[in-house]
Amino acid sequence: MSQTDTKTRILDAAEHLFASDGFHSTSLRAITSQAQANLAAVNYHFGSKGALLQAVFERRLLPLNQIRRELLEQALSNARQQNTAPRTVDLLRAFIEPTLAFRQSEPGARDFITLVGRALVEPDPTVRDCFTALVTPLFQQLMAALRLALPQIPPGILQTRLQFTLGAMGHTMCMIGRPPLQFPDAPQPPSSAELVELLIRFVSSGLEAPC
Amino acid sequence: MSQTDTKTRILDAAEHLFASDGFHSTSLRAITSQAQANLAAVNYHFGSKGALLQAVFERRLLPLNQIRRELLEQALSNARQQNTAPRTVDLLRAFIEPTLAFRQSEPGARDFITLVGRALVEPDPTVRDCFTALVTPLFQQLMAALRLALPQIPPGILQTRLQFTLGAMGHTMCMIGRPPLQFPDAPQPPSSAELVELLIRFVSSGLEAPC
DNA sequence: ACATATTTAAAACGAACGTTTGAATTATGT
DNA sequence: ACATAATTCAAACGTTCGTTTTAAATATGT
Repeated sequence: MSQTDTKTRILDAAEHLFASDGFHSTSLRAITSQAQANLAAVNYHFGSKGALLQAVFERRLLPLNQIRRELLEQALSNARQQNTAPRTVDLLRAFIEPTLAFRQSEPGARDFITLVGRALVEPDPTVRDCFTALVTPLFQQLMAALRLALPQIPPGILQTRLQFTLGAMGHTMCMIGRPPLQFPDAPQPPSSAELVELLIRFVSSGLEAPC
Repeated sequence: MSQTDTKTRILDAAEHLFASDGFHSTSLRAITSQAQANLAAVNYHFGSKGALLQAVFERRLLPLNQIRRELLEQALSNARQQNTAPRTVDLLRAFIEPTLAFRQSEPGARDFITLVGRALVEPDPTVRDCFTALVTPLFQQLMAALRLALPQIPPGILQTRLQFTLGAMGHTMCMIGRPPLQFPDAPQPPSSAELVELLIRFVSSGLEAPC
């Protein structure tokens, strides 16, 4: 076995190329070439291109969602202990902040975040479904927690606002690390940590707004 | 010439299929088949697949952005007349509301909105660039107007918050009219008009939040 | 009406794709 | 060491893609 085995090298290359070029525009030949592996290695190790994408998602998302789930439950138990409703910003932070920490943890993680942001609006069900299946349970947990934090907001409206939140998050995750297209005259792009704080401030204000 | 000429039928079919399946996953054969035209008609009338996409964007976006620009300038001139700063919600409404009116004006418009929402995070520069070129000027105009409405927000932060706004808008435009994936137990999906009001409320709260 | 330009049509082009095959190679277990 | 399993490799498969070509059909202008 080499320093990093073929399977991992393929996952890394696929993660990078799927993120920068998209799923359909990335060929298995480009992936195996960058991974210094044989073309057939993808079908040997993963079965198909779609199964490779699923593996790319699962490798990162299973541990990441586990952390988010723990932080979410911790915020809920803290509130329960103090006999208060959980705070919106704490719930959002549990959901958003691990993404940043993960992003800075390893080089390939940057690409993965882009990939996730794009999966939300992916037209192909093959791509979108294998992603939503991984995040829907956690997302519903967040929704349930937010209903405790914001009991004055009707559930239907809260749900819609959570979709807005998801959109802002996803778009941010996609655009982070790319040249700012809309405003070439950016005064100074915020750091990742600042960006997370700005995002939490933005969406918590939107979620908490009186009806 | 038939009731609707070939060029228009191709534009309609391309709009629908690009929106539902994505640019790369839609073949010219699928488009010309649905348009009841010959395969070569696309290259004859438009030159290439990419040029067809550009035509799809321009047909809708040029008139739509014209309306948005007029409403934006109208809100600004109203404020000037009253010697007050423009209101954030008015500026946002000028930008968001025409999208809804347009969406309800003709059947194919629904598809187009989905297409626009997706173009924001499109990995392929061919697709994204020909879209951003059409909206960037208007977007910078909105940014300039918002700086008048929110002078207390530092420009850099306002810019970042406007990116969040764009994300929430784009995601909403993508998801509108699709089965709500995240929450199968939706109490009652909001109408398009309600959705616009909820979106404006959400993003204006986020934009106006104290730093 | 006829000459001209425009549009449609069928067929084929070369390229790139995901996948499969079968042999060669390498690692594993006894 | 040897038999066996796991992995790598080059090559080819069949399909689909965007585009081009060439001829037929249709509309246009005088």
